[in-house]
Amino acid sequence: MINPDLKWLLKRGVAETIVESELLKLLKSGKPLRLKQGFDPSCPDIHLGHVVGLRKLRQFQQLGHRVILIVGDWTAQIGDPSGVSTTRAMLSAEEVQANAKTYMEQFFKVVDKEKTEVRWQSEWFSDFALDDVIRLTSKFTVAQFLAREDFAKRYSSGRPIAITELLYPLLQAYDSVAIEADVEFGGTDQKFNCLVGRELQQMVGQPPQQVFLVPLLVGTDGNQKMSKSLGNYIGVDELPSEVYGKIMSIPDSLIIDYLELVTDIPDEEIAEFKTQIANQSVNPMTVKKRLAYEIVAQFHSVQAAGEAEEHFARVFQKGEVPDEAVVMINAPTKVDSTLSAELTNAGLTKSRSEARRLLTQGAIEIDGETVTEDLVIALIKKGSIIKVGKRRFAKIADN
RNA sequence: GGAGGGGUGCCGGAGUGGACAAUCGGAGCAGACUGUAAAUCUGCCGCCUGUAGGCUACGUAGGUUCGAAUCCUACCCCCUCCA
Repeated sequence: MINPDLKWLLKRGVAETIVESELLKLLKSGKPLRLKQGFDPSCPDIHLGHVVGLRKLRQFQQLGHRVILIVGDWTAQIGDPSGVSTTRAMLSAEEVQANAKTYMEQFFKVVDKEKTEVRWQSEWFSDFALDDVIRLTSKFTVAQFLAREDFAKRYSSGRPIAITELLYPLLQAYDSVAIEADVEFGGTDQKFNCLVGRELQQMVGQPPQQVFLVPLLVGTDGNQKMSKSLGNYIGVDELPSEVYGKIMSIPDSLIIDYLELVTDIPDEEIAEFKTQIANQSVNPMTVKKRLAYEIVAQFHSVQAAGEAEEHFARVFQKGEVPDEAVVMINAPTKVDSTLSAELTNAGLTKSRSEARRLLTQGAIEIDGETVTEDLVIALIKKGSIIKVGKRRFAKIADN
């Protein structure tokens, strides 16, 4: 008999577990497990894509297991070969420290700090000598690595693979040995790295870790995995109204995935949303609003979620002017200063050229009236609201 | 060590002496339509001034020329193959 909670834990929002039967055995043994989660301090911000795995960690913690968070201060120097990576600049010790701090603040928004142990790779790698490196690398063959899909693709298409990139999985694998991980967590793109960990542990006589892979969340563009560099992400640290708005702008096709992967809404309810959307008995937007609300509530508060919802309805659905997030335009320094100049000064447009372009495109309104001429700012009534595009607002100061 | 290929705007990728601020695609922005969804259509998409013009830009530094992203020289960087 499988505990229903356990069954749910291994199913909802999970891409693959290796080896499932063994993981189940471990979970039922009653032993508190050591759950490994690595993090690369070169990109400190946590977005919704990361949250998918972090939520799983928390669920395991609720069953009494312990998270070991590894700060990848060594692997950060290499850059994970998963995905297209250009050579990263080496980070200074201070940068790593700062990034780790930011990361952890966000990390513990989801994961239980009390049941987490933070370990730095440098604890074990700073003492590594060349013979340790040789011993480590001699356990694996090039063929093993070329079997990996992304390496194989790059190799056959003649694209370069840096030797350090081959080292990356080995270092990550060694982390598992160092902390004696029972389970390693990651996105599906981490499969290879995690499996190397299994092998290495076996080679040194440790029981192999189980691998727990979560799906990669598709970003706000609806195509590619969520990532900061692609600009299609929603950060956990963003303002409630931003998070809410970004969720509202995701393609409908993503709604169900997001519900499953980043909210606690029960399976049955999600299934219902799914049929309702399919047979068009509900406007997908309604479901999306629920999703946005849940997510904001999760990272901020129920109150913030309510406010974000209200703000959204007011500004974007009714087209009213938001009372906050309005940039003030104060008295211009020059008498003949123009609208385009002041908008650029205020940071609402990147350049005067852009401002002029927007003017000719009819994207700028003053108090609801479309303006197409680059007016002299002094001629605009004090207190006027200037709207630039869909979501940028400025107000001429009253005095 | 040898042979070859290449460095162009946010990305991909044309262009190989003037008509190139640089075809085209993607991304992005804006307008229409909407549900800040998708799809679609339209426009924009270096900066400054204005709508003529000026400045900066095609790896870096020089040179040839009335004129170069395009030719020459040197240098830097990247890739592939052979050893």
